[in-house]
Amino acid sequence: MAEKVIFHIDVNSAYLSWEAVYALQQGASVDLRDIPAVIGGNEKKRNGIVLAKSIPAKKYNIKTGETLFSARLKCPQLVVAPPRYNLYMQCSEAMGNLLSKYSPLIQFFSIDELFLDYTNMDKHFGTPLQAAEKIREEIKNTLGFTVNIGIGSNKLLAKMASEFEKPDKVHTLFPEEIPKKMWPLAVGELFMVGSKTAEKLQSKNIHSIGELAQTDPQFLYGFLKSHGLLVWNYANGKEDSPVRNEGVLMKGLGNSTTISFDLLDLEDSFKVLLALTETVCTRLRRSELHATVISVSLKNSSFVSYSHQGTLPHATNCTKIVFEKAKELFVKAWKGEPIRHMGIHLTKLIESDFHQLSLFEPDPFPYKTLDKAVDDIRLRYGNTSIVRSSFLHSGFSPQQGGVIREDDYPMMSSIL
DNA sequence: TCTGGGGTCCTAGGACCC
DNA sequence: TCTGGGGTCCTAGGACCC
Repeated sequence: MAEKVIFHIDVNSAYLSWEAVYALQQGASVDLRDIPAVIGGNEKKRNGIVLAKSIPAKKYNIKTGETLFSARLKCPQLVVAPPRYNLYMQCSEAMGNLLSKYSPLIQFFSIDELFLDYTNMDKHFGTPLQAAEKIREEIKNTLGFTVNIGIGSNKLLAKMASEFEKPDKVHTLFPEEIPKKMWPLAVGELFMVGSKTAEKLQSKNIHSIGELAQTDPQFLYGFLKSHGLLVWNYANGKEDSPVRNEGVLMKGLGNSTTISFDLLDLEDSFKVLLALTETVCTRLRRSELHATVISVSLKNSSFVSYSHQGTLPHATNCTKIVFEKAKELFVKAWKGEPIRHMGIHLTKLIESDFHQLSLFEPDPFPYKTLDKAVDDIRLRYGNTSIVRSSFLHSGFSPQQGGVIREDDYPMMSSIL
């Protein structure tokens, strides 16, 4: 069997680039990519963090994930723009559309990253390197943002290659190039080696990806279990999952939020819990799924997290049923201490078609009709058009977590 | 570093069954 | 009541990714 050729395409500073392109199209005079700028949450709120940064911002040692407060200390003239997820989804989709003519096999890995299978496509667009250069240029010229493209014989090598020098670059990482291009890198640079694993490896005197590759996998298994075998395979460039363009079935979904002040009592906690339940159940219904397991997670003011989960007798997507269970779980989990962060997650999902009504359960039909009516009204008139009365004058948002519905952003009209 | 929000997968321990 | 072993499911927590 011929060797596969996989591309990994990664948008450079995605949110910031997309924001910059949109601003320029709207007549802005400065390009956010040319000045110290970041995309981040609300700077006034305690939970605002840096989601994306420009290269000039990087020169001030500003890091993704740090607080806006701390970023501002490093660079007082920093420009902070709020995120606009709808815009980013449109940009991502435009890129997917452009790429679909290069290969029928495309798999989104996140909003700003995707894999493309270029195996046996040489006769259409040239060698892999030629095709990648062509794609890089076309995205830049028609969509206005730059990408890095990594080329390899599997998804892992392609992904590692796209991380090399940035921005606006094409790199290869074929098996014969591994010792020279990948092995000298610090072990923490390897995909799936995060801070905890890197720390454990370093404590065993394994510092580079090459050293990891040369280590006895059984030794790794001893202290990292199956994850040790995974990263050993990756360090040796071994990975063989296919590029799949069919969406995999969702395993679970959840919403969580950091509250701008600590929750102290049951009444306020239940309001936030209800708001999160509304959001997550709306998403569940939109996906035409039912959930069996509900999990409520809490984080106290010392950043200690804990959770409780429970199983429903029957899968549901009904806000009221989920909320009743969530309240029960919250009461079980809560240690009576101030709460900074709350989340609700739904798992063990089944498709709505398989849902069976039980003769012995309360008829969910009235709730179903109510949920559907509320969904429809909110879809048509906006999220705030219909609100539970307990939220009126409460100081709490009736929906929490998730992406707030926004207007469409008219841009790149020739593509969209 | 006063530390978001969306996911996936794995593991350990306990319950429960044969 | 104590002993054993294997299998599965559930739960809580932790690691990783973007």
